[in-house]
Amino acid sequence: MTQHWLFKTEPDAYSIDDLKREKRGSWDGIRNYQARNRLRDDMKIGDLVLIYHSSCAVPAVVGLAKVVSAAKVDPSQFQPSSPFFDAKATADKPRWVMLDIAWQETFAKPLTLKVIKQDPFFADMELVSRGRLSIQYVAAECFNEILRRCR
DNA sequence: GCCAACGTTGGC
DNA sequence: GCCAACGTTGGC
Repeated sequence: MTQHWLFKTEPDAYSIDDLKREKRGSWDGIRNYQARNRLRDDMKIGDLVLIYHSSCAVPAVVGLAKVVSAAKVDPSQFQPSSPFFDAKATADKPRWVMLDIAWQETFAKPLTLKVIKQDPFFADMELVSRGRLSIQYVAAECFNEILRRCR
């Protein structure tokens, strides 16, 4: 069964426009265990992913992507020059994973966090209740309603 | 830039 | 294994 997700990204670092230009990209740099476990254990090829811009002027859901690979070792954990370097990760025991997503769509009408927070329909979203988690589940009904409003 | 929320670390 | 200290996230 296809599941629905929301990935946060800071547009200054990597935006929906960057993903569109590259067509697909590896979602690396996740350094939170719960987010990692979801990437590794719960996500399946074909799952749909809302892309959300955080830490910017207008935080909002801005586009749609699709999971196109299984989880795999995130090489940035081994690179001392990377901001995502983890000295405790080894080739034998890697800690962090990434997966690939492909751009699907950039929304005509991004749905802002402000609107999401104001609407009781979205009250149970992790975006509202667990703001800091970077890989979030999205219930099918919320996902469909977001798509409907953004297009 | 502030600060609340919350995840991680490490001493005990 | 508890919990205080500390670091990070991210909205405002």
